[in-house]
Amino acid sequence: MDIRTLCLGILTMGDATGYEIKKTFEERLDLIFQASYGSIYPALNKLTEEGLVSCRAQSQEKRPDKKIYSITSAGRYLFFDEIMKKPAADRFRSEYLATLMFAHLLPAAAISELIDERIADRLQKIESLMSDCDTRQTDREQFLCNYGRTMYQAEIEYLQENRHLLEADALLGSRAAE
Amino acid sequence: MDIRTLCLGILTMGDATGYEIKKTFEERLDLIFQASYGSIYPALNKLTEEGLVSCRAQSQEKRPDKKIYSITSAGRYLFFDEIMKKPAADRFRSEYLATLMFAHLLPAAAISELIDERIADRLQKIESLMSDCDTRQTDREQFLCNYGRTMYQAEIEYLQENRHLLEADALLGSRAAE
DNA sequence: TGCTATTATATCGATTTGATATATTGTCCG
DNA sequence: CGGACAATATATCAAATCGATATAATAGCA
Repeated sequence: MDIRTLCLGILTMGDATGYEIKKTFEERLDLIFQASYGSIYPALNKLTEEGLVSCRAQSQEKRPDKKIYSITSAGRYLFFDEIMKKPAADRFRSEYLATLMFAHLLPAAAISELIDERIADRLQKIESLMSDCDTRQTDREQFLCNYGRTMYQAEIEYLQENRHLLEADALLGSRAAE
Repeated sequence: MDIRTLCLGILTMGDATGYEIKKTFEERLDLIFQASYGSIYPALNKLTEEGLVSCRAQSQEKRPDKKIYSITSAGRYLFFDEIMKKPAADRFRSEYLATLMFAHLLPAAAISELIDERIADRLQKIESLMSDCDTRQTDREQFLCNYGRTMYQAEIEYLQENRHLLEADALLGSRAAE
């Protein structure tokens, strides 16, 4: 499942412009799938060429034309086929954790600060998900929203209980440097 | 922090060939950062050009030459600068969860199967981390290893407790289709 | 009046993935 | 003994994707 396919999926929920599709990624899928204009617009062009979506232009008086995309029945069939396939493995990349793997090269204060900031960030994310969750209509969106909260909460607890492993390491390092 | 920088980081732990760097990514960083040959070899070439690593070729009798890379002092300084920077946000992409966001289009049996398989996969990952954890030398690697176990465990529990949200949705769908 | 946010399009270089190619050695299984 | 496969080692390439940037009008706020 690539971004092209997911654009198709978003269009099963109703017609939309490229801009609106981007907003949907940000507001409803940000936890699990990100997409930039640089991938969305080319995706929509390709889908149009292939007859999987259709596009009607709505001219606006003083703004650039809106291009409103609709999924075709061929598009619906293809999307259905795609979600029946076994999904590829998650891709996760964390500069934050990669940095911590070199904690022995960092001053002790920097490590503590990194962890404090991470916890604060996670708390803030949980809070913003809390308010979001209530406004979610479908059970699926509730499910995703609570999934995010659960994972962030687990991370916070892990950091609080295990930060000493990294911080002790750093103390040794700075003592050795004396 | 890009793959180029992380190659530099791996070389702070000792000289290595491109092949060995790839193995390090797989064996010690797979949970948080993946890299393919297609990014590692070009990264090493660029680092060499820039004088951040040096390269000596070790000719072998019947195999292709080994190119052994060492970090230079300029490289060490640069890497230190890099890890002192604020790390960029995590990037996470899950085709699995994206598929679940369209659970209403799937047959009920397919949803249950997806969830069962995910739980089995996570259990298996935990098990393989368990045996790995013991062989980890540094506290930092123990920290990462247990981080992975904790997150996978939290996911399993969440799925077990909340799968009904998606499965109930599907039942409604199939009843409506009757 | 000027600043920023929102709506809307789109492109482009740089990064990265995933597949593929090449070549030799070692190991396992029947 | 032969065949298949895994491991060691290099490298490239098309395709996907990111992140930044450009353009342009309106709305709202200070």
